[in-house]
Amino acid sequence: MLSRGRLTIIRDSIMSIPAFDEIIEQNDQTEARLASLNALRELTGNVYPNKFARTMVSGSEDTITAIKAFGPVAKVVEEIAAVVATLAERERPPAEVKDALNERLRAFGIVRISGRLTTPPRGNFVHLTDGISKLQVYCDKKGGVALVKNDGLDTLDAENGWNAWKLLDHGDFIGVEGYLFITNTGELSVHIEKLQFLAKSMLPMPDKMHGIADAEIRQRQRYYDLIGSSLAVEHEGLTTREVFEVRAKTISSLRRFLEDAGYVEVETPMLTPKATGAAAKPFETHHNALDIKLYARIAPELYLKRLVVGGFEKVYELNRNFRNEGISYKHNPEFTMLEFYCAYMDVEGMMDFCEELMRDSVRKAAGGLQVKYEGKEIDFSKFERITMRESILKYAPDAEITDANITELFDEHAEPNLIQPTFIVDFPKSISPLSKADPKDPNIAERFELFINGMEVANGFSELNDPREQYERFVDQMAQREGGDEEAMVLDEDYIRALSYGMPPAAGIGIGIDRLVMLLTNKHSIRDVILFPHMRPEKKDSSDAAETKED
RNA sequence: GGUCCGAUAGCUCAGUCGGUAGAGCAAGUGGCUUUUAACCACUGGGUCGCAGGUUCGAGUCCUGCUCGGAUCACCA
Repeated sequence: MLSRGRLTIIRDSIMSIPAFDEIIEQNDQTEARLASLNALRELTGNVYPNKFARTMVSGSEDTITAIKAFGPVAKVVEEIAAVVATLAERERPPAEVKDALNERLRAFGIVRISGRLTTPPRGNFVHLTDGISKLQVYCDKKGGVALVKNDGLDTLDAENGWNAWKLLDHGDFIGVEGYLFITNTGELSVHIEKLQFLAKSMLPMPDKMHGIADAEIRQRQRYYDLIGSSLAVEHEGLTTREVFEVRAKTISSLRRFLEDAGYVEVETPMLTPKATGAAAKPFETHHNALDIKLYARIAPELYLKRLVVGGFEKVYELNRNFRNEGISYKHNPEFTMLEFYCAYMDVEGMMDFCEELMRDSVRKAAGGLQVKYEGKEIDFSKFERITMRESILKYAPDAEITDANITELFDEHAEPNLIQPTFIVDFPKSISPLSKADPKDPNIAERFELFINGMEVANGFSELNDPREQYERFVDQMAQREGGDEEAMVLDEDYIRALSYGMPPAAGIGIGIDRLVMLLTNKHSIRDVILFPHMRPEKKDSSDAAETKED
C-alpha cells in the first residue's frame, strides 16, 4: 500500500487524478462515520475483516432470507402472527404462548447471520438485511454481549460488545452469533451473544420511506438504488431488486425451456468485421495489431445460421447486441436479445413455438399469464395472428395501402394499437432481405413480428437458404446503401459461401429480452430493467475546470 | 434537434404577493433499553444548479447557460 505522502506526490504529478475527498465529498455525515470507524478500530482491531462464516441451521447457508424461509422457523412466525392478529393495538402476546414458541426456536441452537443495518441502531434493536429480507437482532446490554475481535483469531472481548454496538451506523455490516427468539411484540429476532463488526458504510443511506426520487441517481448508482430497495419499508410495485429477480427468472426459464427442447447455447463474435444481419447503425472500433476496423455486432443472426449449415439443428444465443442509434424508453445502445434457429421448421412452427416459450417464461417469472401493465392487463394466454395489411385496415379502414407506404401506415396506425400479444404476418419482401418469400406470393416474406403494448418484442421468419437469391438480396441492399440508406444490410461474402454448402430449411427468431422484462415488471422505461443503462458521462459541476482531457 | 417540466440541507420535500432559509428523516449531545415505519429532549448543518440582469431588496421576476426527466422527431 502506498504511503499517504507518496500518494500525494503521485497525484500531484498526474494532474488528472482527483483526490479521494474530491470523489467522496467530506461533510458532517462522513466525519461522524469516520469518527465511529476510528472508535471501532480501537475496540476491534481490523475494521475490514476478510470473512464471516454463517451457520447452516436452515439446511443451507443461513442468509437472512434462508432462515426466514426455513420451514420450522417460518411455522413459528406464522403461529405468533396468528396470535398477534387477534390482539388489540398495544396488547402483547401472552407470555406462555411466546415462551412455548421460544422453546421451539431454542431447539435450533446457535445461528450466525450477517447483513447490513437497515436503520441506525436505536435502543437495543436493529434490523439486518441480506439485500432481500430483513431480520431483527437484539443486543442485550444487561445480559452482556461479547465482541469478536478482528485479530484473525476471533478473540472474544466480553466487555465491549455493547460499546461496539453503540458505534454502529446505519448501513454498516455486522455478523452476529446468538439464538432465535420471539420478542414481546411477536417479532422473530436473534438474541446476540457475540457481535462482530464486518464493514463500514461511510456514506448516508437512501431515504427509507421515499426511496431515491432522482431517476438519474437510481440508474447511475444502481448499488445505491439496490440498497434503497433492501431498506424500503413499503413500496408500490416491485422493488428494484425484485425487478432484477424477475429478469433473472425470465432469462433462466427461457434457457431451460430451450435446452429441454434440444437447443444448444453458443457464443458468436461480438466484435465483427462486418455489421450485418440487421438493419442498424453499428459502433465502430479498431484492432491495433491487425490495423482493421471492427464493429460491435448488431445481430448474431448470420453466425447462428452458419452453425445451422454446420449441423447445429437447434441453436440459440442469448446475449448483447449493440446499435448506434437513438436512446428512448424502449431503446438502449446495448440490449439483450435471444436468437434461436430450428432446422426443418417454418415461420408457422416458429410462431407456435414462440407462444409456448413465452407463456412458460411469463408464467415462471410473473406467476401467471395475465400481467398488469400501466393500467392495462396483458393476456399471454392467447396470441393473435393478423396480416400487416389487415392490421392497418382494422385501425384505419380508409387507408390506401401500397407497397411503398405499407410499413409507414403500419407504424402510424396499427403498431400503437397492438396491445395484446399479436403476430403481424405477411411482411413486404423488400424489407426482409434474409427471409424466404411466401410460396404463394413472391412479394410477401414468410416473416412475422410479435407486438405487445405497441412494442416490437420479437421478429422471426423462414430463413432464406438459397445462396444465389440471398446474394441478390444483399446486392439490392447494397444498392439502397449507395442510395443513402445507412441501415441497409451489408453483403457478407462468407455467409453466401456458407449457404452454398447447403442449409436445411429453417426458421429463426429474435426476442427482445429487455422489452419482455419491461412488460413483466410493469416498467415504462428500458432503463429500469437494465442494471447499468447507458448514461451520459457524469459531469462534475463544481471546481476543477479544465480537467479530464483525453491526452 | 423541437416542446414542456425540474434542480433549495447528506436524503425526501415545502417555501404564499419579491421582504431574516423551513420541515421530516439522517448527523451530534443527553435520556430510554423487549423496541416497531422514523422513541424523547436539545444542538449543528445552506454557493437556493451556474452566470448575468431588473430592484432599496431575488430561492421567488427576466435573459443566457449546464445537468436531468417527459414527450415528439429518429430508430422496421
